[in-house]
Amino acid sequence: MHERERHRVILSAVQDRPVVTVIDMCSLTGASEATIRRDIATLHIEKKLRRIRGGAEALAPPQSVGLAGRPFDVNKTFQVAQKQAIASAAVNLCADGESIIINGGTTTFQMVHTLATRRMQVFTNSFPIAEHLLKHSKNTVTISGGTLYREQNIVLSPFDNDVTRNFYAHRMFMGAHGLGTIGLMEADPLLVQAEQKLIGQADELVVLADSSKFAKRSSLVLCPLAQIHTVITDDGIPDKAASMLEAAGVSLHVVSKEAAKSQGEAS
Amino acid sequence: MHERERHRVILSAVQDRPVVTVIDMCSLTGASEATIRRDIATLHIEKKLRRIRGGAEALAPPQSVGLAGRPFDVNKTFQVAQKQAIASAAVNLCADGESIIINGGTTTFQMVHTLATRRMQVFTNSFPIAEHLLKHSKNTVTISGGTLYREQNIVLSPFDNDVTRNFYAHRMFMGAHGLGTIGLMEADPLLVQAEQKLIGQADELVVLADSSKFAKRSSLVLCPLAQIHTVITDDGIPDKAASMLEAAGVSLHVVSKEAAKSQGEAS
DNA sequence: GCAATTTTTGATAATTTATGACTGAATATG
DNA sequence: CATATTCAGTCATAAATTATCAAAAATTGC
Repeated sequence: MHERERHRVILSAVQDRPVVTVIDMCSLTGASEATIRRDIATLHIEKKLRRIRGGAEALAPPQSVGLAGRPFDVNKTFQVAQKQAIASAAVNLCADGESIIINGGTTTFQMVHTLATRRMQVFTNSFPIAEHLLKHSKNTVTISGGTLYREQNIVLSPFDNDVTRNFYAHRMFMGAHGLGTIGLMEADPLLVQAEQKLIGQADELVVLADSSKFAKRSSLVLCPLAQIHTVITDDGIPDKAASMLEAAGVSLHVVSKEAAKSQGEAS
Repeated sequence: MHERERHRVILSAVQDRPVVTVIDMCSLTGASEATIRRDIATLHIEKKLRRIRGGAEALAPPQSVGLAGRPFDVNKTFQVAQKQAIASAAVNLCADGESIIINGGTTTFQMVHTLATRRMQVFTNSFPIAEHLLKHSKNTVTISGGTLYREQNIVLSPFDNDVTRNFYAHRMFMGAHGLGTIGLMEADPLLVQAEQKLIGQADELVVLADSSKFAKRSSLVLCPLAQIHTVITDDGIPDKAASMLEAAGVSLHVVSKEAAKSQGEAS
């Protein structure tokens, strides 16, 4: 077996399980211990894995103990102020007792803070949102069934889900990767799948999009503007984006940090 | 068991409850006290946990802020040693890559620690189990859809759930409130509902029941003994209970703390 | 095509490291 | 104050790693 082949086998084994011993890799590749050690040393220098006594382990997972997925977290710290203001405004559209659907995402996650003092019926496909509301609020929380995707932090099932089908809400809230004349755009195919299962289960579709989203494009179009009832954004929205939305019959809410604050107090 | 594996198990156990004793971790990992102490010292320096006399505790204990179900927590500290030994034995029935169903409960929850170093397909209706496995393991986690019940800490839906229907596993693990000649008994109607949705979705039904369960009765009978493939219990099981199970054709696994230790080594 | 050279590989011995048992000291518990 | 845990150190053993060298394979120059 050639060096590259071994490296591929080793990396795949490391991704596949918490720790892989040198002996494991020997029987896996048929090479001697010395060779495997040299391979591990090389791959360690190339930052493809971490060399540990007895074998090797994958690079990322053992970090972030107690935290939700990393890609989620790095995004969480980006433009938090706007996102919180927008999320607060979104929650303030609702009254206690109403039922809502919250699609997973970094912007919609910010809604949990304002929701903490509410008593609503919340349906979500986001594990972190469900977790937070369960622990820090008295809302009724319903989660969709399926497999938990660590990176996207959502629950997704290849099968039809009667829990989802039978939950009908006043409003559905979702974020977006981009928002343009074509409609609502998403970057991750997995998120598209998750969102399409939920759209249509609510009277109103409310999109939470900070102003940077109007500059972004992506290849996956989720739905046309006509299907959107309300867009909540911050005061950085370009004029032409605003007129585009109004032309499409979308109700536009613009929040500044001050506006968000007063709305929060009003609740 | 390798150092990193132990560390994973230890961290997983520490996240689970406020304090974990050295002895607990010994039986969980199969390592000696000296080794566990060294591990704790290492993890303490790495700021992964706090070293305390008798064991270790989590670093930033988000102590029951809004608490994820009080009855669950108080029960969690009751007879932990037996439950852990039983849960460990349960996980050791399985091999990596297999798919299993774990019904929510305090005994089955203990399986998460041994599962920390595994890579399996896990389906559960328990939010805490899903949460723990998602954060502290590389297992594929699938959760059933529905409303989250704070007291029982399970997910339950009044509707049929195709995610559940389409998940078929090698084994299903569940706890019990009581175990008698009539069969498997449960105290909470909600749990009965949850369990009945899962039974029949696996080749083998494995019941985890510490020996105190043989003395308990309750009004709700979940299934007859004949449906049970295996019972795992501790060495406090009365002789007549053992013969009752054998007469019903149930495979009986009895674990003592020492047995649990050797099983930990075997993995 | 062939020999010289470099690279890779596997085996071995020497070194380092991890582990578990043991002892006495320190600390908690009644 | 007595007793029982728990802890820190020491040591022997087992395991893993490194260093070294020779054989095998690949590469190069002619």
